[in-house]
Amino acid sequence: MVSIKDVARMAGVSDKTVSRVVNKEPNVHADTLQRVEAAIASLGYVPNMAARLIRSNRSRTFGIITDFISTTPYSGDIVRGIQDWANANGRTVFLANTNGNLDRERETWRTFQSHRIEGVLYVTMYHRVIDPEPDEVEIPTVLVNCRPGSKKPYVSIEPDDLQGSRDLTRHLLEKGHRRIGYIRLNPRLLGAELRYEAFRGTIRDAGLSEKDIDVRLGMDGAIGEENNYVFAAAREILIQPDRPTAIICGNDEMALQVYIAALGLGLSIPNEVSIVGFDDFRTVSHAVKPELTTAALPYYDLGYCGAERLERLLEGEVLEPKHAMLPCRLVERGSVGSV
Amino acid sequence: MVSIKDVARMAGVSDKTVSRVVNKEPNVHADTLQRVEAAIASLGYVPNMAARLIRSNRSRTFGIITDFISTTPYSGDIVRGIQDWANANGRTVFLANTNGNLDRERETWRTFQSHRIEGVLYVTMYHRVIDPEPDEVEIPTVLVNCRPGSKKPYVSIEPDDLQGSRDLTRHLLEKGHRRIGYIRLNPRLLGAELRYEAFRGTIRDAGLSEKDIDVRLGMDGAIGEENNYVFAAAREILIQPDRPTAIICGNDEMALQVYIAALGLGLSIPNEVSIVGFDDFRTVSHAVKPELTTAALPYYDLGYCGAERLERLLEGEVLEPKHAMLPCRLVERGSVGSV
DNA sequence: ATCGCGATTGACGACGTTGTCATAAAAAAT
DNA sequence: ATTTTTTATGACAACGTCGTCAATCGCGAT
Repeated sequence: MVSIKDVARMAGVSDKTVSRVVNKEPNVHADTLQRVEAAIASLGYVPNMAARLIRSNRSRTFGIITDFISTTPYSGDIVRGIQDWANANGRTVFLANTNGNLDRERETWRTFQSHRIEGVLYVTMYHRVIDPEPDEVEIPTVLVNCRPGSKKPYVSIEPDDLQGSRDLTRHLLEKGHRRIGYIRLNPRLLGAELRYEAFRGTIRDAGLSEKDIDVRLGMDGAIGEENNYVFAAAREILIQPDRPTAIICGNDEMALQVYIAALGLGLSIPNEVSIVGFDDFRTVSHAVKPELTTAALPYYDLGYCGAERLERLLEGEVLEPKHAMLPCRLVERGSVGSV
Repeated sequence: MVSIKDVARMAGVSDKTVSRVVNKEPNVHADTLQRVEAAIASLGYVPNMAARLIRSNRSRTFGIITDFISTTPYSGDIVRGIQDWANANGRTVFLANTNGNLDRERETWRTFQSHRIEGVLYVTMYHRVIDPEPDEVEIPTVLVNCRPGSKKPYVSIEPDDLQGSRDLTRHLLEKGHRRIGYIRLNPRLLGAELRYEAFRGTIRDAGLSEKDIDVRLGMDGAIGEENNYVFAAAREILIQPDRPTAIICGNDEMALQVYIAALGLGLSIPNEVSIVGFDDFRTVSHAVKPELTTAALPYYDLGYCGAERLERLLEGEVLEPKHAMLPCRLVERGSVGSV
């Protein structure tokens, strides 16, 4: 591997002068500069980050720790967002996923430590409460798409499920819906709690009562091996004579099942029943006809802003608020009609 | 940051002895070993990879270059597969995505070079032909989910679209279907070509003629902003008096639209029409009722095996075949009936 | 007691880079 | 013309680790 010394020899200068050129320091004579640059190009010299790191103790590197990458289809966008920020700001990114294995997580922290990573983005693939286990390692950390439990006061960035659910509910109310069905997410998901809570609050504020809503549990059980009651629940809701005019689904995947159920019963969407989802999984929300009105999870922005927060943390800034929220934008498509 | 010298001082030995302990070299006295290990634990010492790298010139590091992470929902599983292999084999992974930007790609190659990454996994999010642009940088590379164009003879690993499509078609034929509809992927996708080709070949081998099949274009246009004709095409196919008894869809997202179209026409699946997809996007294939019979893209395995191939490449092995194929496993669910 | 041999340990340098300081050359000020 | 300042350059050390080689120690064999 060609080193700074090879370049120096070729350009007939000292290694330090080459270093100056590489780091764009001032006070290098134009002629020298040119000779050195020529040598660099001709030898294909690329500086050795490891050596640089040893001297400066600054790796310009972030690490990403994820749990499962694949439970939620588009959550990889978080990583893309982090990447893009990093790229735009001269940082490189290590990636490690733990598959939820605690030993592996601890090992990952040590590996990151050994690479002298400057900050960690701890990313979960669905919104939840988590306590990272860095063991004895101490690296500045931002939680993305999750919030810290009790153990340590981490900084975090999360989607605003409350606002998203509120907006969806209000949207239906504005369209005149007064009898509304609701199919709940697996209660083990943080989003289940938040979305349901916001739904109930918004319904109450609008003056509707318990009789006006029809709430069913769509899923339960351990993540990855849950029981799925959505299709059956949707049918039950829809075969009632005084069925709701709209159904709010815990997420888009559930909404899809409600579509299938409604169409199977010969109901027209949105004329006879309106449907909204949550998450904006585009393989679903764009593929169903009419396309699905939903609240988009801001995956990409979570990553991008999370990385930005981490940088600010490293600069010693005190982040306020400690737990930032990013809005879940309401995406109006064709699945909601007026009553 | 605590270094090997701090440990040495605390344990009352030389730095070299600590090094021996850290690297599990033999010939260290039991007492010494214990003292050193105690010091390591008490100081929380973690070896500095950068320093190690400088000495040994071996970074034990892979880099991943991806194009877009998010066009295809579960393709992130490729990265997960790579990760898992890396983790099991003592390697750490850098990640960079280029968003399809060529300048960024070239910059990424240099960045990787500067970190003295030992090998690159060049990953595309959908199956296609590509020419990586490493500029002058030379790092051993394996292409994952893509095949090299003309420029350089890269090693690759790809899904076997031909086999998957053949299996799906045969499956329908075995179930007695003799009139089959086919909705094509965007022709710009490599999978479109391969899957369609295998379909036609299999149909021909079975002795069916052109009149027995009904082929429509589902999508075209630039990736990410395509025109979508699937829903309309599905309706056209299904309203014919002598409509096909089964429809093969370019992928699961298209299959979903065919579901919606069929159900909207009051047709029962699979009694009146059978449907198969491709890819096994689980948000779709598990959510539709009946669940979707499809061919699963082996994303995770592509990553895992790709990493393995890269390792073998680094060890100097000559890989045969140069372009490995991984099968697209037929997943039988409920969307196909017998005729 | 002497020798031989393996086990155990440390001194030292090198890896590629950059910070510090010194020196030399050129430009500006006197 | 001399002094001061600025610009340009290099020598050297240091970062943390490990390879090399030499030194010391213990212990059984002679």
